[in-house]
Amino acid sequence: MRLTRSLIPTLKENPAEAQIVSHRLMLRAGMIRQQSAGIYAWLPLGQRVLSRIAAIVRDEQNRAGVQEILMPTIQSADLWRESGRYDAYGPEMLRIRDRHDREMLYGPTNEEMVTALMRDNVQSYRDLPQMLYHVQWKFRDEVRPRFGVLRGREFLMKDGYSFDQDQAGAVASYRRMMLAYMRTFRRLGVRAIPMRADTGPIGGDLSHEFHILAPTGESGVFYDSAFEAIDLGSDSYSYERPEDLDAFFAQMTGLYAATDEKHDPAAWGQVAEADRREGRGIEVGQIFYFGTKYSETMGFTVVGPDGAKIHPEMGSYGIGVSRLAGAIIEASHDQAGIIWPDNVAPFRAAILNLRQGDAVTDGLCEQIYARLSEQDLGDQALYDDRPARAGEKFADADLLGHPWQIIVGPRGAANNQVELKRRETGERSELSLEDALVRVLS
RNA sequence: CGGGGCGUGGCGCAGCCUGGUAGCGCGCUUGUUUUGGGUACAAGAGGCCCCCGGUUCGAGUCCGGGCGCCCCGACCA
Repeated sequence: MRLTRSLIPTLKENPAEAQIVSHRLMLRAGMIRQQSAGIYAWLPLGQRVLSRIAAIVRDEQNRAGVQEILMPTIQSADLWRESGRYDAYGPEMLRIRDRHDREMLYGPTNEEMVTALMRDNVQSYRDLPQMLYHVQWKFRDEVRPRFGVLRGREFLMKDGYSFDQDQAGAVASYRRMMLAYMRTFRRLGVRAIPMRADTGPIGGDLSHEFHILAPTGESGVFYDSAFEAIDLGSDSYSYERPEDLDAFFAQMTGLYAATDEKHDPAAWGQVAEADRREGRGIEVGQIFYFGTKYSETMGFTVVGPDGAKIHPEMGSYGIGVSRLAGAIIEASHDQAGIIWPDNVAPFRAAILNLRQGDAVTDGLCEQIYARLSEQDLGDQALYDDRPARAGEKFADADLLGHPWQIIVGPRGAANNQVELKRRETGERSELSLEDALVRVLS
């Protein structure tokens, strides 16, 4: 993409309403614009990040054998009356009426709908287990939205649901999802730690929250420093071997990790003092096992092996996709701006033409841009072709946080040399065009 | 939902107390200049001063009522 053809409205100054760093940077980098309290439009840069996060989430769900579907945002109140949650949910639920005065709602989650789908289409234990997910916008009418996309009212979420014929199967599904989650967060370039959690309004008795460590996190967290050393979501585990899932689960839950709500001072005391870590975390995912809560209230049964009807055991699994965009920035930024992990960066590299209009730098930049955009990377390079000063281009590139900056100035360009800067480390090196491309593409 | 604050060009703000032609910085446009970390100079464009009503010869400013947004707390993926 050429910057002169892009809607990337960067801001030099901090908007007054943004208090925390991810909110400020998302506004300044032109990723989002607020439309109402807690409701945001995603501009091209933000949308790219959202897409890249969602793509990784989808890929890991698919790898884990979860099937993607797409359920609507608008749901019928009657569906929620079946589970009893229409009255239980409270003012967080956005309730609306259609032209026939039918009661509808903008879904805050989809347990009821997915249970109804299964109920209407699955009759036998032979059809289980099943795991389904979708990536869809949700709405929760928070009393006080804040922190930009970290605490919005409208948010993009991956929510998944598992259906098993017995509890052992449900626990296996739960462990499978825990592995999928750890792999997902690892690929997103963040370190998330699974913490024992309260089950909240969804109910049940087995639940973990996944927290990214960041000083601005909403919860206090306590964890064993061993989490910092192990390979979270290691590829050595296989979904195909139940013993692997058990071993993985044992590794994740064998170490102490809890949010302040679930903190257990006695157990904490068992952790060696040198290994105790306290900090703050941003919740980016949560997994629940909740048994037959919905299959019972909503009358979902299948015929079991002995001919008797059984209520499937269920679990649900969420990842906050839009929240992750903010959370990753909270965990990865510096004074100058965002530092995108390679896998979620909206553009892999920026090409900075320090003297737009100069035949030599223009030519070299076009050559690099053609290579990166048309051949090797697809649309993954942002060419700063504005007739602007060098300082402005440097500042914007740092703000937007591209992993690589390919800096083309008149000095080096004459010798086919460019400067390659790694955003994360600030490391710069003078290289030939070909060597620079090799490093960006590696 | 309790407490506090703010709505004035795209962004950040002053002006309001004490009513009298709407200002500053950044950004934007044009020209010159500069040319490796937001250059300098000059000339411009751009504002229903959140909305409605009232007071007044006259309201951004005073009064009443709405609406929106932010912050602290409680709450929350």
